[in-house]
Amino acid sequence: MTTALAASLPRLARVFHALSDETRLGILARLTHGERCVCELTDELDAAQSRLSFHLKVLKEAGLVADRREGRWMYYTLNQDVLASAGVTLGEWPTVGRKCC
Amino acid sequence: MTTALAASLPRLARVFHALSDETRLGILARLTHGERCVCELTDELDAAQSRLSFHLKVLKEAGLVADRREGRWMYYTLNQDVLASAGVTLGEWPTVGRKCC
DNA sequence: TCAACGCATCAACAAAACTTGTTGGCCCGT
DNA sequence: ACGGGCCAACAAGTTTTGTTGATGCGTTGA
Repeated sequence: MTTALAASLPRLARVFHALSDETRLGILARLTHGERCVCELTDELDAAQSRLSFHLKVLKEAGLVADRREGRWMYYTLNQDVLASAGVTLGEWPTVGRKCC
Repeated sequence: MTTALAASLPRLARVFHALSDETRLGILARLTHGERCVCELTDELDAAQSRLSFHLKVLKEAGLVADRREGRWMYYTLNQDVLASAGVTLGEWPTVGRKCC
């Protein structure tokens, strides 16, 4: 194995690990349809806020999402570049209605 | 989220989990160049046999590899279909020399 | 200024994953 | 039949992950 690949393995493993949880995949599925704030995700995914906060942190540290503050809301968006660089193409995930905020 | 996606989430999560470990990525990197027996992998990856056996089991249960017995050797091969169905394309991993068997 | 909201973070616990050493089954050569 | 090589599976111990409830900080609106 070349050093180039060896060097990229930790990053690859981190990205795949971020994708290895159903809750996080659910989050990403929502984000494929655009920006979401945490309160929307807690509502749509019916999950506790601290739980989502934890998973969003994992996704952020893997580079899969970016966040943006607006007033008291934190908005999260998908980072397709990192997904693509890991060779991952998120499938055709259908549109999901937004219920909140 | 549609039921179709919801139903595929566990399988997707399993595949990504199988990809979330450096040792397993190392194994897959070897297998992109063709069939390998466990003894070759232990040699190339400098890992204990029981450790590889464990990781190969994870990969197998996720459907990412298939095994074939030949005499006392077990040969493992990559299953690109499952990778593709998860939207994953393994990058251009350079050829690695074989040292063993 | 104060109460309510949105969110991150922490502590504590439970559960799952990984490593290492060991055991035993299968297969081969003698 | 017997010894040895290849491998899966098990057990025990450690580390990592995920969940839940509590706490705290910054923001907003009254």
